[in-house]
Amino acid sequence: MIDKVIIAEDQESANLSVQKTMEELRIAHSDYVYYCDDALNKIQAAKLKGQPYDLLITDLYFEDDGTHQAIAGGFDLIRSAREIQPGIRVLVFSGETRPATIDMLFKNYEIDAFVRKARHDVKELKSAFDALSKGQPYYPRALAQLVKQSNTYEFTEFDISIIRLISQGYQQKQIAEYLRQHSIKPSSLSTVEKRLNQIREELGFSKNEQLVLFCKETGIL
Amino acid sequence: MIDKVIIAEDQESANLSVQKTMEELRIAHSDYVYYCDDALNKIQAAKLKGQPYDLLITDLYFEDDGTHQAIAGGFDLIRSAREIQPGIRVLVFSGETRPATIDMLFKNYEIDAFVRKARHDVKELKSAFDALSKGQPYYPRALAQLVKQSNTYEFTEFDISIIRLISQGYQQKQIAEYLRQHSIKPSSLSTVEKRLNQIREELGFSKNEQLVLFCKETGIL
DNA sequence: TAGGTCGTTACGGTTAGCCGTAAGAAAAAC
DNA sequence: GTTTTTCTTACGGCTAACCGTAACGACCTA
Repeated sequence: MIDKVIIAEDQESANLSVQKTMEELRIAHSDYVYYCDDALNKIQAAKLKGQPYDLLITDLYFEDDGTHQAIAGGFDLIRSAREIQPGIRVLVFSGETRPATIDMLFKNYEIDAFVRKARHDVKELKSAFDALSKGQPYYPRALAQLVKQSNTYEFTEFDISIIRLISQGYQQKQIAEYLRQHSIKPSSLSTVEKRLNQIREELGFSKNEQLVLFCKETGIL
Repeated sequence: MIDKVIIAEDQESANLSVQKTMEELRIAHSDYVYYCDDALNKIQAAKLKGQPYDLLITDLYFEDDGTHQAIAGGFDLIRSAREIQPGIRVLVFSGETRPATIDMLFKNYEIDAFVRKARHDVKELKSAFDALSKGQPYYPRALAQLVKQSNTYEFTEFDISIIRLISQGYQQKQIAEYLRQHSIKPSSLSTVEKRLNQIREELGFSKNEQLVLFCKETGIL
């Protein structure tokens, strides 16, 4: 079912472990690369040759080592790969823990499987592979719980803008002005105040410092 | 020189890669465990048998999977291992990027080598191993630069207490009271205000929100 | 068109935070 | 022991932030 795989992972040790796992799973053909650009090129070439990959296994975050890359990270890679070959299945293998991000990968990037780099990740890789072979998606064990735990409040783009500006040292008066200059719809000081008040209350916080920390921890910032 | 090694790493894929690397380096005897407690027990037992380990390779952060552990993370493990066997050499293998933390490992925990889980980590493991075999420490390539970049301000325990309380939603008046109740030496509102002012100025910040974010990013919080 | 709702804005009172100054206490120097 | 320095604290003016209220406008409905 799945017998041609490409692995994009910059971390040498992780890359080797995935390779080894593929061997153990007796995958006929697996390629491994350390840069997103290389991955995309191989996907492109394989498709043209009429021997496309069945599965892309990729990390999310790639380190910039100076060599210029058109595609910076896993997110872009998934998008670009699907543009070339819409049917390719995608397994994300990453240390990402934030439920919001993982959830987003399934919803917005329509990935087929997610395996976290954690205690039993090799076993999970195999389980995920089995599921994919049967045409099923593979969700991380604890995702359902995690989403419940965190997703207390849905941030809008507007909310995030305000919080980002605050975390950059803007005072609320300046934020209002900023919004006005960038012609973002509600832009009064009063609105900014109210919005922050509402968000804080929603999350049970009393100060903006808590809010900023929360946003950092959940990956919103 | 080094022919008995113990590896403590909870992430299965990373553990396997280190194992494989040890094989390639032709280490006579290497053990690998997934929990800190197991590592410490083995170190203890090996010492009693008169066949102590030469090197401990450990991660920093271990995931809590429910099974109760006396030793939670790599930091404690290093401390405890050195109590049992002061001469044991320590190589930390972790994804940690914050220079302050890495620096601290060498200074306060007196580790002998640090290898970051990153692009060429396997090659780096081998280099580190060579260095250790010759009795030399192994510093990550870019540490010197990184320390310069970040270490703009030295936080005291007192500073961190204040910032932590702020990030938990305390207001400055309440922080003064908290300090008084815990009989921490300077405890007036005025001192809290001044300290924060000083820290902000030192780092070029205008608001506490920036400060909280900065502390989170650099690992102080 | 009139009436209603909802979102946005303006204003004002209260509180918390910011910042300078000066008095007081503790530690260090002489 | 006294002086000097440093640290801590107290006070007050000022600004920003907080929060309630009410007015205004847009949009939908009847």
